[in-house]
Amino acid sequence: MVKKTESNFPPEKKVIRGAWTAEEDRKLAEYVKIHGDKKWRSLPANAGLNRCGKSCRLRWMNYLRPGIKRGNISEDEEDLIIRLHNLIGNRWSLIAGRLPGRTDNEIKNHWNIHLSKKSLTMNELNLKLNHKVETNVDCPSPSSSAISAPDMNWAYPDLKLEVGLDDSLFESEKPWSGPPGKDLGLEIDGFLEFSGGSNEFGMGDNNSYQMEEEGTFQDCLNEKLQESNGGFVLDREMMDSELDFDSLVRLLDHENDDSFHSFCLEYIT
DNA sequence: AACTCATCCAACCGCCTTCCA
DNA sequence: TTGGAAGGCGGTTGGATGAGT
Repeated sequence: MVKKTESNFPPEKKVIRGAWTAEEDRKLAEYVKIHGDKKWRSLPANAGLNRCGKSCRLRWMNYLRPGIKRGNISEDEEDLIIRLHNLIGNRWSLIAGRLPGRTDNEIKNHWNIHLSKKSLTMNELNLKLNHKVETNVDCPSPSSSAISAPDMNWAYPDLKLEVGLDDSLFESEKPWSGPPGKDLGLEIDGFLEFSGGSNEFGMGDNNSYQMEEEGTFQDCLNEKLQESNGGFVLDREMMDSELDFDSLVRLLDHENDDSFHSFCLEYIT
């Protein structure tokens, strides 16, 4: 059987590969400016380029498109990338969507080169925390720690820690289209604060949740789910349903728990 | 100066999803 | 409902560049 490849962007005759020249960039930018960034298949011929449509699209999306931010990725951006990656994994386009001006390719490269080495597992983080507690050092700053919620195993619940979620992560362009009544209106602050004997999980400006007994992050959320009787999952206006479900499952560390999957899906669908 | 090695990042590749006739 | 076209995504590659010897 002949494997079908590149059916969507078949190679035009005498296709050039490799680095783009300034002249090619100019032609592409000029063409897209007039005709828009669609119809990539026919674009090369129309624009006078000996490139495949796919290559043109990539060049435009990653380099020529207006608003592309070039230059070093800031610490804040890095922090956001790490936290998003811990939350949703290698979904670069989703991550890029939260970083204006950055492309998925750029973030992917940056992650592979710089951040993948920095990212810590929760166990590694706990080891560091344990050391810090023993030596009376201040709590870790959120920006310096990549925290993976599913791996939570709090060795020192009196430490104040940021879990790695905040409102800005979920500023989705997609409006929530789920059923009414399931629009639960909860903003996930993303802060799990352990201080003293009580655990507070910040649920947004109007919805702070206190838990008297000692417990874990997932205890807090589970209890909130129960007491709200269907009135709480995540902020539907902020997230698309796929991310919502993934996030919740990952947050609650129930990735292999079928009954919990069903439970979540009842809210989401 | 010449060579090797490591790093970076633009570009490529193949697969998957969505769209539409 | 179906199949091809188009668009999108994530993994990988390879050339350019800089540091080290």
